[in-house]
Amino acid sequence: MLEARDNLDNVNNIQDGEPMDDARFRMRLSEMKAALHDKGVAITRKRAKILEALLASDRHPTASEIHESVKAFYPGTSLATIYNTIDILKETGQALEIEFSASANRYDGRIPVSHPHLVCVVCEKVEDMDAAAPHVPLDMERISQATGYAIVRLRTDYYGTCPDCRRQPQAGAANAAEPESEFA
Amino acid sequence: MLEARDNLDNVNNIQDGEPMDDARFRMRLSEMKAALHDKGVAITRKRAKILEALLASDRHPTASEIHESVKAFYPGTSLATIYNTIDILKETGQALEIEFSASANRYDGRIPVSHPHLVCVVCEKVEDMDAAAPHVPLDMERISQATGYAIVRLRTDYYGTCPDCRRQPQAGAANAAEPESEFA
DNA sequence: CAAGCGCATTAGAATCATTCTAATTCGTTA
DNA sequence: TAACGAATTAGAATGATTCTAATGCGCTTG
Repeated sequence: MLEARDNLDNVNNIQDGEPMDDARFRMRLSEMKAALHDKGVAITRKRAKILEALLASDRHPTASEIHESVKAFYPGTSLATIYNTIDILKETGQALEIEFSASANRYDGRIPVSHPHLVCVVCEKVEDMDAAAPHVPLDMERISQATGYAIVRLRTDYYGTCPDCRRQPQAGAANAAEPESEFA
Repeated sequence: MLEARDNLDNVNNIQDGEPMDDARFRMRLSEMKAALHDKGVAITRKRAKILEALLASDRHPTASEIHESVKAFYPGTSLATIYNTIDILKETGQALEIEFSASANRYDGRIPVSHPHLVCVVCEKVEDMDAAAPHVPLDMERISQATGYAIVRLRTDYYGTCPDCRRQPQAGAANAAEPESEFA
């Protein structure tokens, strides 16, 4: 578990364009709904779509991207509703907010606990780096003891140019505009 | 170098309120000025004050905090000048931007290369976690190879409540308002 | 000293994600 | 059907950052 270097070959960032497999998608969706339900939060049709949009996207969508997806089904939907629902998801620990000041925040509903991300500085997509990756965050307990902080969250992002963008140096942020795939 | 757990006792976050020692301050200041000069950037009096404010603060100041400091000496200074100078520092690799979407970005001129930070979720201060800390980021070369990304930067933040804020549960973000100390 | 050049600086407008507000709608239950 | 609370809405407000176009300042050259 600490042999970081030797684990390196296991790095397995979730491949671009690879949708969540169907069984996992459904399972995670139920899980999220159950968590909300347990908190007494109603699962409205719009909220259900928001959850689906969050899970379906493999880009770690922004609020605005989720909004676009949901509007395809419910045209009248307001951005405020997206933010409201995201807030609830954050509060219940069902979604992880990945903050960016230069551009919009992105959200991870697939793996809602801290884990390393790969951030493309060109197209701005965010990929998960597999949990088995070599990042080796030391456990928070020990960091807490050593620093005096009550650590609650760890953020680790690797910034770089993704393989797609390296291939097309000209295209610039072309990939960024790629419309989000619809739900499973 | 990989014995993360065993190194843990070395964790040594720079103490709150501990100003940079004078020799290091001067050295780093010259270094920054030299770097700018080499790029053909004029070191005006205002710019010099901005560098000093950046180095003197032990809180990783925001643009606005730097602005306040500089205004004490040059009242007419515009925020735009602060941002302009920060941009130059970022471009020349002399300052590290620590992005926050919920609040203002903070800047690190003391250690301008990627290193772990401790972020207090109450008072929002940001401390450095010593380079010898147990974070053990694997080297970027290997991550690049494993992921296909051309990694250029690593961000690691530990979020939690700092010792001061743990002691004063009531005070809330009182510490956040603490006026920035003036220069050395 | 005067003229002119170019970077530095400025105030204020513009942008953009996010949050807030107050009003409206919806779903359910009495 | 009436009424209640939660969900949703449009649009305003906020706040950090960026942009723009005008002005100022320091320096060099004649």
